[in-house]
Amino acid sequence: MLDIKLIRENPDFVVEKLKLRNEDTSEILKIQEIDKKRLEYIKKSGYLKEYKNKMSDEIGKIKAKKEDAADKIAEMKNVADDIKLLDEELKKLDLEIRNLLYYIPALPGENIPYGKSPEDNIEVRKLGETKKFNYKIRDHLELGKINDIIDFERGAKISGSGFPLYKGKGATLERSLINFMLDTHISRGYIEVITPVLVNRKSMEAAEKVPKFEEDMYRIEPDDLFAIPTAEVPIINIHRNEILKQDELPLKYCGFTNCFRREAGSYGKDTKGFLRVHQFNKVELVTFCTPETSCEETEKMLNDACYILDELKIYYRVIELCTGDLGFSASKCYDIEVWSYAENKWLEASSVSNCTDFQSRRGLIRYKKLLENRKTKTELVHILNGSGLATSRLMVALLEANQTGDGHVLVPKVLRKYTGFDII
RNA sequence: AGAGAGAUGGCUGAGUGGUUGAAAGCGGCGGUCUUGAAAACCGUUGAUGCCUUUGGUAUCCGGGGGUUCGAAUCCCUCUCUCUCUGCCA
Repeated sequence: MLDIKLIRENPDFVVEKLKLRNEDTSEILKIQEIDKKRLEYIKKSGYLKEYKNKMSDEIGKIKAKKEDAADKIAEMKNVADDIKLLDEELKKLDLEIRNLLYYIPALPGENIPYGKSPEDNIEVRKLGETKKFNYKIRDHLELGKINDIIDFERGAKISGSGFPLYKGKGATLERSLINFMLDTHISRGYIEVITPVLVNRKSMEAAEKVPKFEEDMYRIEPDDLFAIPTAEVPIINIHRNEILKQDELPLKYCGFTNCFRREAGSYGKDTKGFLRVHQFNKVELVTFCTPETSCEETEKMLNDACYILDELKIYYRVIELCTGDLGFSASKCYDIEVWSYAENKWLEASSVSNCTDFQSRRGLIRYKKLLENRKTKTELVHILNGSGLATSRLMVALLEANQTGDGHVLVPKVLRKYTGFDII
């Protein structure tokens, strides 16, 4: 969530930034009005409470002397009622503001390319090699079928469409990819975690997935738990409501989880095979760092994700999202897209976002900042998340790019010690 | 799932109605001593909001509600943790 103080003190700046995202900014005005009222109530209630505290103290002293304080107690009864009414109003205003604030996205960072749609995103890098095939290539569905390594039909029988079943060498390849990615990230300074994949509402709120995106989430009704759409959610919440030490930052985690997305509203789009699924596997990267370092940490994380594709020898590109295409919580975002030879298009395999303090404010994740005069200040950390990477679309690119003329698939060299076989 | 116990600051842990925002210890930070370090000693050390900001004030003792002039302390409720029993990978 945004800082109410920023809206209070610098509303024009906020509106200007939100306009870059093509956001409706009328809510900001509403928030300002309610906030003004709220501050008045806070003051009034504060004064009354100060009086109450003083008088209660006096009553205590009078009673200690065994004297009569009936008239004072009678007066304070009324004051207590007034305070109660004020605080009830205050609570209502607070809730009103929060309910508006929860739907306002993060402000785009500085120097983010302006744009209205994905067409305005900017290609930053293109790496790897394109391949030339002198035979007719098969798409990942066909390759999955003829090698009996991915079975979408039976997955659908078990759960519904979009729940893939990996079999035989397909399952081994998937597991190998995950292990390879984890090992690589661990060796580059990330702490591995295995997290819960069902999380409570508070965790979803801190990650800014709820209430705005509640419809996109699988939810376990009787317990009010959510199936995570990404490991970003549980990993961020490792430190919810905590104050970290400055010298333990940057704190970097990596973790593999299954991810679950209802993909409500996207039916009929990219429905083929792995292109859009309800359950997929992903190794996630999360960094907690100081505001001063979040920009350079974003670049580092991007490199960490790219490194995986370099090693796998996959052809990919990096694009920087324009202001209009930024995700709800992100101030800056890079997407990594892998090339699909069969679909003849780029597929998003990773997204590396700097969410600055947008999530840490909601989840109260802070650190003790050391100041020059030996004092300390508690400040919100910046949180970055990135996929490193999701396997489903990577699998599309990998199978297609490494296919042989007779429908087999060569295993990338770096994976062979994990798979134990060279070819599928 | 049943029975019981508990939740207090970075940590351990005192505190059962009125200078307790909270003893004590540990840890952290600063200093004295020392060639340096350790030890010892001294000092210091929570968060958040609001305001007329070298300060004042309010709120916060798991969450929410209640009783009271006044609640960490009493009552209700929820959540979580631990112990025992049951069940189970």
